[in-house]
Amino acid sequence: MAGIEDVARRAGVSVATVSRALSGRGPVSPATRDKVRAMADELGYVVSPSASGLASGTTRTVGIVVPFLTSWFYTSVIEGAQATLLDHGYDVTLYNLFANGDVRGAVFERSLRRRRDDALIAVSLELSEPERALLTGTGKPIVGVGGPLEGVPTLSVDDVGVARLATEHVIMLGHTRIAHLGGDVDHELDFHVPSQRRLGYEAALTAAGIEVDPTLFVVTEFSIEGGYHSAKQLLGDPRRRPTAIVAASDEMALGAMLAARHLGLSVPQDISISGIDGHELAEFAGLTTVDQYPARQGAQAAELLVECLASGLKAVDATDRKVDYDLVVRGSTGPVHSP
Amino acid sequence: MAGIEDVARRAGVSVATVSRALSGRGPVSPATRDKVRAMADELGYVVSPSASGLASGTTRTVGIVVPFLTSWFYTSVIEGAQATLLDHGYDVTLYNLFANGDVRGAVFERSLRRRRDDALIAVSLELSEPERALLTGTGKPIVGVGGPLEGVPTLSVDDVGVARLATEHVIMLGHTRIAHLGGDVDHELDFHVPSQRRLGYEAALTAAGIEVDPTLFVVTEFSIEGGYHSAKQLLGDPRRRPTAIVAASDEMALGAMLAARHLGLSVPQDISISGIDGHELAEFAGLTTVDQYPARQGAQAAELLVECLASGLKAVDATDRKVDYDLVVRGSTGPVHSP
DNA sequence: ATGAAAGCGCTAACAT
DNA sequence: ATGTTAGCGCTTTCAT
Repeated sequence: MAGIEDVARRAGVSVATVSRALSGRGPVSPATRDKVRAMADELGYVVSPSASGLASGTTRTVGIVVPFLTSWFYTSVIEGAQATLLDHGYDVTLYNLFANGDVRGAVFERSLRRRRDDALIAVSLELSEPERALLTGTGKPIVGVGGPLEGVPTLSVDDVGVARLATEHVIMLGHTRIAHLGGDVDHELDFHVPSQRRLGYEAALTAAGIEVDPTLFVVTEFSIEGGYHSAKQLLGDPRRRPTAIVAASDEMALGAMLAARHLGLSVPQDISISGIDGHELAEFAGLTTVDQYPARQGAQAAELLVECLASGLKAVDATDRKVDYDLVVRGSTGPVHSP
Repeated sequence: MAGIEDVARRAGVSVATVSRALSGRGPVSPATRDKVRAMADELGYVVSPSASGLASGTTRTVGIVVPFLTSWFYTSVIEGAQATLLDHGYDVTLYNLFANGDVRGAVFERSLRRRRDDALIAVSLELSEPERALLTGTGKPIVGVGGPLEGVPTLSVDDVGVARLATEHVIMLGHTRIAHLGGDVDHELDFHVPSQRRLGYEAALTAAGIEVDPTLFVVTEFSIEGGYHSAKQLLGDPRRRPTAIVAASDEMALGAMLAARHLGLSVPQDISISGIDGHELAEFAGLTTVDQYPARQGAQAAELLVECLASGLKAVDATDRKVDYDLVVRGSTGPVHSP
């Protein structure tokens, strides 16, 4: 392995100059910079991340913490963040909490404590106080994505507004028996998202003068299976049957669409269904949804951190930034009492 | 930030002893080890990864390279690998090639060249010769998952056998008009997997004395949408219509099931459909599949590397190891000419 | 613009 | 079992 001294010798300059030439920090004449680069390439020299990190105190690495990986939202956020970070020369360390198992403690106490990274992106995490202290106490910048985090700058969608928009859309179509599939409030991973979305749903109903019927709200797991099972109960029961379902996520909505078809119901003739997220399958399935652009959220979080690191600031302003969302109307919703 | 010297002073020992006590390498009396640990905890001391890495030449980090993230197979492999790595105290650096875009070059030339990691797991990669040289030329262990890689130790499923098994299953059920949805051989990401699976499909037919009908093979994208579109063409054409479809992946098979339903066909009465992978939705959808346990493959790859690193070997034996697979029969396949 | 040299915070010989 | 010390390979003042 060629070291910086080899490059210096071959280029006929000092190691300091090589360091400056290669990192771009500090003044170097164009001529020597080119020569140094050429020699480095020739020798196949690459700076040692450990040595560089030790000397400079920066690792050019950003950590991304997720509750688990097998969910479209998380992987989209990661992809968005990573693309931006790569552009700026940062590598990504992935911390997976594996859905709150006993692994979670290990990740915080062992991995995250080491502070291998210059900054952190925490996706959809509900942190305990010691966990929060651990992450923020290091003095390194951190940004949360997917929900406000106490004391941490975050990027999040207006969950009330999103659900309200989806609900108002079906109200506009003439629906009044509108069901809502939402998350269990006690579910640790999804913190306040479910309850916020439920509030948005109820707000839309109330504003339209429609009474909130508790039998039309079903606690549902945030997955295709979850949506399927809840919708099947809801749609299979003649006494409860709604004309529209506003699901708190696209995965739930996709499951609900399946359930409707299995019951012989046509979408949207017999039942209108809408989701929230902007899932990659929504277009294929013809699902009306409120897109919250998760990849873009990841990219924004990364940009915030990169700017922060570039400017030498120790932390991003700890406020919650609301991100864009748009209603995308497709074939799964239609007027009530269609032909 | 407390350093190792602070701990040493507080514990009344030398820095070397602290290092030994905390890392577990080298002899330390139980008493002093406990005291050192207590002092370290008290001071909130954590070793600096950079310093430790520079001094020891090891980073306790393993890199995982994937073509992209938004696919169930890749995230499953990552989760499996990461769980095992975490157990052994390794963090994970994630390298995403973003499906062969121009980003790919940047990842190889910039990120991977730095060799931040002690070892590498390459998932489903078709490497160019310079890329392979880059990865293997560092003298650090590497393992491929999801397909044999020239000159690299790999873990892969017997793609011929897997497809053959799925095909034999429907042959056993009496089918003879059996279609195959497979990948485009020219598709860069999926290297030989599609062609191998096609070979397995054809081998099963031939062995059973069934003629291979080229109109029953459809080049299909490895996704739900892909399977949906191909199946719709296949099933909608009365001249071509098969009684069974063997898809090269579960995602394709799920799409095919949807297409069948949209055409008013019952599964498996009118059409039997099987997949390959063991996708999380297969059980929910009642899809017959050949499970190849991707998470377990990731875990095995991680174990191989951890052992290799622990034993001080520089590389894992460069052979291809075949992993387990099992036929999982569900409701999507049934006898031909059912009631 | 360039060079000399002092660390960065550890680990691993080696010595005791 | 523990201490001493020489690096690990860079970055970054501080001179020049």
